[in-house]
Amino acid sequence: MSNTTINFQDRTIEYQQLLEDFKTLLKKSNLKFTIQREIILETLYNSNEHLTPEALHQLIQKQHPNLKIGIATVYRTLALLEESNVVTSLSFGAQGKKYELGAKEHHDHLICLECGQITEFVDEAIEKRQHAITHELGFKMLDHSMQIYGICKKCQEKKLTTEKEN
Amino acid sequence: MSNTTINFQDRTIEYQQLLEDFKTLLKKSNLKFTIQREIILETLYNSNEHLTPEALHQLIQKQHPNLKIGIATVYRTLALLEESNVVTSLSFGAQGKKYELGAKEHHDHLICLECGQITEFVDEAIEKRQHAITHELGFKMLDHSMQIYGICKKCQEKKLTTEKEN
DNA sequence: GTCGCTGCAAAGTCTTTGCAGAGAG
DNA sequence: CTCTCTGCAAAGACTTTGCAGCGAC
Repeated sequence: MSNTTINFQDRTIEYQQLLEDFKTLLKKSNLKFTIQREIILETLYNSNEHLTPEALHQLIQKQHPNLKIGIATVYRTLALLEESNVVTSLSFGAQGKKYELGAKEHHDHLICLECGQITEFVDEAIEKRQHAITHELGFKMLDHSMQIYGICKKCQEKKLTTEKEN
Repeated sequence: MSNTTINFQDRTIEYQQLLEDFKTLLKKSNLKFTIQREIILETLYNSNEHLTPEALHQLIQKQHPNLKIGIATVYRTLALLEESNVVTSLSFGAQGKKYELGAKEHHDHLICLECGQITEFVDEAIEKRQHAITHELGFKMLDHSMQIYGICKKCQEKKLTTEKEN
């Protein structure tokens, strides 16, 4: 089995394209393109992270101190973006949802329980098996999500160092 | 690729065993074995479903109308059981967590977005790929979860019928 | 101008916590 | 007996909603 089927961190679309698509989408539903919606999308795009609504709101406040964007607007916009499949939400063990742009190539998540870092990957063999399984059951697959939880390399090394110190 | 590697609904342990393990676990941490904890575990075992704390609480009230078990106790016990890896929680798109006994063989989930039904499955090929991926990154896998969302066979058929009627 | 959008604050959910009495060991 | 658990109600966290004024088109 070759490793070439695994791709990490594959970003495939450009912001301008995303923005245009978003505008088209809004127009189609008779919705308005507001500065708040633009900033939320842009911030989500620039932050290559998985953000909670709260974190996204704080980030926006930091980057645009003169603008006042309410947390309610963040929630409303994220709901809109999720409905439109522009972003995807990821639910975690503890509490809260995290959002990420969903327009990139579909991918799964490796989550470090120590430092919270999330690594994305795509694996063809897994995707194929998913299709095989759903096909066998006559199940129509619309989406899927996979998370692997554990300890990343860095944190393992950090632990070793700490143990030696003691 | 053979289909024999897929196993659906594999239940592997008995309640008596589970109960003994739970008692041992409690003793080890100087915790007490109470009727509430027993009923919560038992109800979770007998219900072969994925339950929210709320649903579990209601089910207990229905099955044991003379007992008064507070919702707070359900939350506290589920947290305890999750910490001890007796149950696993599953987070959903919308809101809330669902719990299931985690002592069965590890499995993934097929979730119907139409009727909410959850089917469990295990696929060796996917498990192998997961190991391969984490190994390549030096990531220590502790757990993983996979959900496939879509429309189950029954609901697809139901939809077709409804469309014909109109 | 119209009608959707926003910020604010208030209202909902869902979950956790403090406390005094009950009960397991 | 001791010390943890429990139920209750109150507090908290997170999210949604109502509303009046604002702003995109």
